[in-house]
Amino acid sequence: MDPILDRWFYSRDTVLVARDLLGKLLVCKYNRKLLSGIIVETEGYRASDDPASHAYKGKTRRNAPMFDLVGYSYVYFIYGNHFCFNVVAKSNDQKAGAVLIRALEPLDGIEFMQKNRKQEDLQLLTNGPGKLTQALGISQDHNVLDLTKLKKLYIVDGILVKSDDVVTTNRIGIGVAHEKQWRFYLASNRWVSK
DNA sequence: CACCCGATTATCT
DNA sequence: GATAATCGGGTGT
Repeated sequence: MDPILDRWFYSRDTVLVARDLLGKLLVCKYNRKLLSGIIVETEGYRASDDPASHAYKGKTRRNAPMFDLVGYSYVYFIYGNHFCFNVVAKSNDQKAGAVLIRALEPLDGIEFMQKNRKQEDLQLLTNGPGKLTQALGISQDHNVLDLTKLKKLYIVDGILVKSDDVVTTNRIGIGVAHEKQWRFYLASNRWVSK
């Protein structure tokens, strides 16, 4: 098995970690099944320098993991319907930070993902932040789990990413900080959102 | 307790 | 492309 990403990996600048998570493998154990996918799209969210971040105005009950728990999951509920899965990552000089996982290329347990999503079409299975959490069965129960341990949810090394395959753009679905180029995706991959 | 709104998605036209 | 769905968090009264 590929080596699991350790605490050090996540203890770096949020935007750098967002870039480096491309090509890694997200694994989720679901009803004794193993569901996984290759991370093909991410976005970085920081703290007081980032008006688009949950952590912008300081620590609250919801966003507390972003401040304290490097290498842990941060899952939140949005628009009354969807869960978004984030990885807490930041350097010591940042107060908070997390990487939103926006899309996966489905790998293991595809038939269970199709069942979870009520969606047969592979193309539409995990090509968005709310879609991939539904496919993997990620909900509020998966908030604040240590991703550096081989338990319910973790991330391991995956495929080699060529630097000229990485596209950098502004983030999606936010009304502020459009100038920040903190979204990354693999140009050659079909599962990128939108 | 009332109000506003969001790191989205599916389903229209 | 436009919009309804849907509900918990955050804020202020």
